[in-house]
Amino acid sequence: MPPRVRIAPSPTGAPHVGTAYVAQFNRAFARKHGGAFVLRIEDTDRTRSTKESEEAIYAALRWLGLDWDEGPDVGGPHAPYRQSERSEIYREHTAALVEKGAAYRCFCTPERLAEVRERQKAEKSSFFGYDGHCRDLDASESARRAAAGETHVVRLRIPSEGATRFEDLLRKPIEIAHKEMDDQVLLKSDGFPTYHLANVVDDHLMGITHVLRAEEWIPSTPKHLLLYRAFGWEPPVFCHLPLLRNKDKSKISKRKNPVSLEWYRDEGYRPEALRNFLALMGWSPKDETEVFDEARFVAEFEPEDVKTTGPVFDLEKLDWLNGEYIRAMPEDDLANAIVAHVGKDLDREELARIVPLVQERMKRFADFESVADFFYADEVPLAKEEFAAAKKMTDADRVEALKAALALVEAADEVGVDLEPALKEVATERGWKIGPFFMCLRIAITGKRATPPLLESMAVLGKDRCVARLRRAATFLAEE
RNA sequence: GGCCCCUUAGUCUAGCCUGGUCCAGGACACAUGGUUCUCAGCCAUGAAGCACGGGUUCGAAUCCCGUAGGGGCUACCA
Repeated sequence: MPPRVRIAPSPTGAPHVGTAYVAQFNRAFARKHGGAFVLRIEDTDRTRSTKESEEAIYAALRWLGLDWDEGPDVGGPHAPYRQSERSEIYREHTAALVEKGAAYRCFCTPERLAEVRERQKAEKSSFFGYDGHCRDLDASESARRAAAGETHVVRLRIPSEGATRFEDLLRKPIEIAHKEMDDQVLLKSDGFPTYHLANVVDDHLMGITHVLRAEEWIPSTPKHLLLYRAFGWEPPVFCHLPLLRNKDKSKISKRKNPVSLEWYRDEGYRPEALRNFLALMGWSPKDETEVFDEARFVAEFEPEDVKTTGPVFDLEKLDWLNGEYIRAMPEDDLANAIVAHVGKDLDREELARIVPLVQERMKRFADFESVADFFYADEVPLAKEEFAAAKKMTDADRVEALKAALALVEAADEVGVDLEPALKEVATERGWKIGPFFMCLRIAITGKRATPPLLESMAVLGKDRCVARLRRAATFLAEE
């Protein structure tokens, strides 16, 4: 039977890198085995869920290339895939549980719950959680109060004795004693289900065979198992993936890391690079290749090969990987990507000449701005201190150097690498080192010390702009 | 506090299941050198690790126990 897997993001904020991380593993597993990858929107938190966030999740995952086979926007045999549209299903299932006695109504007020929590804290109790106040309410009285419209939630009745044990694809069997669990709320007072209920009901109804989700869910998995049992359903296989971490090893968060997929898109990361990087978090191909494509990932990935240690999200390595991908791009593709990133149309002919000069100098598309800015500037910023980088030359030398170069450029039909021998000759004649001499010109032409090769850059700029910049710099340096 | 998960260099990892071929391999970052008009790229070289303590064994990164450290959960959030 081909596997059916899913991701179940909550539309409560910017599309999260952790969602993409888990999505990619799920999707690869489904693709490899000819199964289905389902996207389900868990919008049962009515106060935090937004339509915008939901749309942003679709857009971000599609940008990354993580498309799904079934979902709210594409439909599928188990629609609807948006939990807010499945309320009736959850209500019916909850009623069945109450009927069986596996769940019960709880009429406790939020205030009472808060008090209980306070008391447990004050008593330094080893148990924190619901105290079971409504657990043994008479069934007919419970039904009467509910019928009278009294506000209540429905809680799962956890057995008081014993423990629930489960197998995780990646770990030794995990067992949690029932006395450590409290009676989890299944249906909130607003009639919407909690994650636990909706998740179990939907996974079952949607035929999910394998649950690959983040390890933060381990502690509540026994509750989910108890639910499967109460319904009389066969539970799926569980595989708890490691949590992405900040540098300090805490769970990845937006305070300590860029976490929104939109940031990565806007910064100019290639989707392939980000996915490659994410795949490397906890997993690696057998031969330890670092750079690989989706086909290879899908062909080799098995969930049981994922490492359980939470990997620290290292932007520096992502930058390196993205640079690798950028360098591997055909120049036309890179030009298109740059135009898309800049958001306005650039002179294509000129851009085609700039691309080879900047390609190996960019780690993100956003770098284009800082690497290629001088090609687009009307005037380049000049500062006396910058010219100090033309070492072992006096200001008078520098002015002279600029003038000499100016004369050569003016005399030439075209500026470009052809000028190199003549320029070197000038430098040698005057007793200037080649390095400092070129540095002096570089700063005049680009305003910076670190740039693409000078003569190639000048060729792109053309004679007129080079003349203007050299002349301006000479004047600038000459005046005190 | 309680419960649960995790532990190979600064970071990502291979090796661990089936102990010896590992005086632990690869990658990022870092350092040095080379190429060179700067930067980048590329090439070469280098520094850096099996958390700790016991045990089992002829032999342990690999098996067992303990300790320490980190993390997660502990909501009518997911």
